[in-house]
Amino acid sequence: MRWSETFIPTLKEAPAEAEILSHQLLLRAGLVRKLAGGLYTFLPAGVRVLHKIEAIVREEMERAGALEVLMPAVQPPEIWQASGRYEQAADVLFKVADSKGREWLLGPTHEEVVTSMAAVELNSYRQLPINFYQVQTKFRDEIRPRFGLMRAREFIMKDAYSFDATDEAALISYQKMYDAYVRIFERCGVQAFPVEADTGVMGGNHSHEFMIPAQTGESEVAYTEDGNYSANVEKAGSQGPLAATPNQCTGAVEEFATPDVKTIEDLAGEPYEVPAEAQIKTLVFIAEDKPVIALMRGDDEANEAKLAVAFGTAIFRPAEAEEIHAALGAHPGSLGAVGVNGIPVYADSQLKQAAGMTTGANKDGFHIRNVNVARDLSQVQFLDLRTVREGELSAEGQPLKIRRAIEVGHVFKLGTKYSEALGASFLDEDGKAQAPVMGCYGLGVTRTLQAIIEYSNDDNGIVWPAAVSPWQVCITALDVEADGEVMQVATQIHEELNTAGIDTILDDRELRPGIKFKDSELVGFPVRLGIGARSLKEGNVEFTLRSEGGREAVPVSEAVARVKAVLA
RNA sequence: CGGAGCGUAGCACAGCCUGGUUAGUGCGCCUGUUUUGGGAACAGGAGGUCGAGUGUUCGAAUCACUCCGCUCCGACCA
Repeated sequence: MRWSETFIPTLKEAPAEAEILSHQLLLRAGLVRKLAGGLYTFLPAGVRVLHKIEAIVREEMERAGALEVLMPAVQPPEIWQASGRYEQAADVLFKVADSKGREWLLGPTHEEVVTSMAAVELNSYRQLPINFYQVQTKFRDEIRPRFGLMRAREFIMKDAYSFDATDEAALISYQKMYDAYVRIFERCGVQAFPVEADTGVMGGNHSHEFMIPAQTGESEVAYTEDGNYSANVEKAGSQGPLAATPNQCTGAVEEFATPDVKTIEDLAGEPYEVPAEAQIKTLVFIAEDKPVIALMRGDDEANEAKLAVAFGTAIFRPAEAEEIHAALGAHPGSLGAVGVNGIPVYADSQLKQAAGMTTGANKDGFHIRNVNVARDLSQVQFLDLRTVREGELSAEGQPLKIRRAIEVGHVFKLGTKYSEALGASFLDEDGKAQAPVMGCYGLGVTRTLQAIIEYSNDDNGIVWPAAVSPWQVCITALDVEADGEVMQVATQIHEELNTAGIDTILDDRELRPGIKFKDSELVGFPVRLGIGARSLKEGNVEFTLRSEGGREAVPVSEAVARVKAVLA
């Protein structure tokens, strides 16, 4: 390809719409353009990267035995009602009406579709295991699209769905996908590490997210430096907070006046001086229209993902002040669970042995002290509800660290939720009907594209890993006179590289060298061959690795071999 | 959905507070001349419903109201 014959509109300045570096570089390098918020056009160079990532994904899916299909983006709402997600996912579902007023959904994911197909097509254990995958455009009515392709309303995702006869077999399918993901990200030239992920309401231990470390990531990961533990903070656990919880107290519960106390900090300060770790924080939520209480140690943060598991539903929200007053008879600031009946109470496990605690009296302006959880609270379920903090010890005794990352993939053992809901079943060896055990495996292709940029760049622009670069080599011709020696050499090397199967772009534009160098660095080609009269006089071309800079004189006759060697 | 900011040429922005010639600057674009190894110089030129609508006014990019869009923070994130 000649640069003058393609379309790579580079920008010297970053458009104001782009906040994070990778988004700016996507625009500046001429890879994408925005149509509207969260909706992007991929320009020729961007499409080439996209296709290269997709090709790697397809190869690894096929290697793992998955079968490519292509399911409709437009889906009937009925299957979503059947799975229960029509309500659950309501705020991200794109709904459209056809000309007859019939409602359709633009699919954010395809569990319902693939399971509907399986319900008809999979009848016998002899057909299992089987894994269908697709590379498809997904739609999600994001509350707030942002960061370019990172959180878009329309994006490309690879999703795979495995069907197995038994739980054990499903774990094998899961492991195959897990291994495939490791290979995919490795081949994309990016460090993506698997972390244990929240499995939500369905429970179980088989879910991993693949994370690319980045300051701008929207996820937080807790890990230990020895590499033995890493988990999304939504899921992460520890041995507990560093400050111990009081557990010795025999005194009777005692009410005391606390005018003006509204927060944990108020009670920790003058004149009460109750340390936060000796307080019980009382949180009230409305879960599926009913109030529930969550108790945390005063200095702990509740973890929403863990709350969802405790409540058995992801549909909950913090209660409004009036709702709280109606349920407990007091306003936030004086809430407690002692003596509460008829409202489910979930407490963080840290509180199980707690004694001598202080908490609200459910009477505005009053608290109670000497609360002994085991003695004074009845009907409490103890669960891990807290968010871990940096420095706490992992189960193996290693200190936890926390860092931000971009989630680019998610593998998940689903169980039989969808197969049961949508009536998929097969006959086992004994002729008995069984629901296939499913797994689902998502990989954000467009998000990965941007995450690679976020991960691999420098002051001059993108630094593409060779496997996904729009072109692997850029020949920068410094004199584009059609029958001049420079273009003759450049054209010949261009042809030889293309013949050797190496994607090469020849920058034949009639521009000053500075612009062409800057552009090649901005777009980020891994290898550049500078060809100009100056070095040609010595019989050389200039060889530059994007990741290292500098320039190395290489004889014309060896240029192709040199490029081949470095890309091998 | 709550909070904040922004919307003027393809891009980045000034002008707005304090209303008044023909709306400006830089980059980019077109033509010409000179340049030619790290985002050239000079000369000429094209390009604007000043986000949209309504209102105030003799007069609105500028003031007011409504709407739309974009960005950020929060909430939310199958």
